Amino acid sequence: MHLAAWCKDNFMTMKPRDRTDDSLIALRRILRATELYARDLAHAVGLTPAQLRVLQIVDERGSVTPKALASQMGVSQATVTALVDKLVAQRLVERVQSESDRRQTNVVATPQGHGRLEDAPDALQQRYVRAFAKLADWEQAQLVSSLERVADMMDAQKLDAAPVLTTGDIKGGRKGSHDLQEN
Amino acid sequence: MHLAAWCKDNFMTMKPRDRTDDSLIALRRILRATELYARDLAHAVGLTPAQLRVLQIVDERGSVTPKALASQMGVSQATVTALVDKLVAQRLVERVQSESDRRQTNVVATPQGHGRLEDAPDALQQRYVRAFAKLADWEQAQLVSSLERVADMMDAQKLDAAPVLTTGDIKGGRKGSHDLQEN
DNA sequence: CATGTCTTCTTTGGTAAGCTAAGTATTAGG
DNA sequence: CCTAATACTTAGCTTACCAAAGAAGACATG
Repeated sequence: MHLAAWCKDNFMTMKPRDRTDDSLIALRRILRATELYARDLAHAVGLTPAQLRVLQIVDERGSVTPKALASQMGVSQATVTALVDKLVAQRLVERVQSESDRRQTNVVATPQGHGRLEDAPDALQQRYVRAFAKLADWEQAQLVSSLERVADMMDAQKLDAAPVLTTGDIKGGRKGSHDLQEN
Repeated sequence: MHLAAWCKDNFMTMKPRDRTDDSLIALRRILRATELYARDLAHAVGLTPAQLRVLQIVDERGSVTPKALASQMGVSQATVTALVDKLVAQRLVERVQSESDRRQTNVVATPQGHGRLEDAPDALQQRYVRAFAKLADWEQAQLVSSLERVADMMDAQKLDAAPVLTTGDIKGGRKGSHDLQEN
């Protein structure tokens, strides 16, 4: 491409395509970093990533039903049962029957479960938080607003996208296993 | 919390702690949306998320060794072997021996593999892209810069974080399985 | 009270992803 | 030629996940 053309594209018309790519690349880097960290972190705590997520949610909310866990995590109840089993085996959480509705089970963290999280609070966050704290006030504000905007764009998508994507039925016979998570 | 106190915290002192939390929440929402989409998308293409990632990388780079795939994806070579096997079984990629070094295998996409990607280009991106394109010019610029900043904060972290996290050795005898990915 | 229907959770049986450890070739260096 | 390193695969195991089928409480309605 000629230099003149390049200048025109970048300074005059400024195609948004380029920016879109940039944003996607940055997003992928974030995703990737988070994913890799989640593995290391969970390993450091002596749990698997999925188990850790359960423990975090349970600890944060005090008491959760498997149903709620499943919908918050976007997995099936059967999966939650399996994960909770593992945590129960390690005495990190307990199941207690609900008294109002005895079909329900409440999952609660034991003192040990709580302690486990204290020992190694989310390392990725710890480190990210440190960098974030160093930023100037206006930068933090801008970052938050940008991130929320991106999150909104994706969440909003989900609503009208789900039905569309679910037409993936055509090659595999699945029926929207994510329908649950509209709280 | 009393209303007065709330006002004080939010309008007067404006603790950065709140902002950090907000940014983390937004980040989690992004992560979550992406994860759920990856599943739906892969399913729509008739592949699993991991298989799709392999196919995408192979298609994008034309020809990749399992070693490179493993390091780019952050998984072990054995895992790559298994994933490539699946794709080979579906005739979406092929293995070809390298001529310069016959220990190496190059993975390349078949026309069908390439076609499969054309059929369903990244749906999450498609949708996100559409929303992104609707934004005003300055908003796009700000978003990109914010995302890149976050990505930088996380990537930079990785370098000095890895050794720290690897002390998770204390409970399980692992030796940095991610050491590979510094290209 | 009985009966049928929901809901909530667990069980079962199966697939995929991921790891480590132990091969098999192939190249590179004495 | 022999040894060491590299690149990949195989084998065996664990975890995550799902769908389908069960079990048991909740609830409405006859």
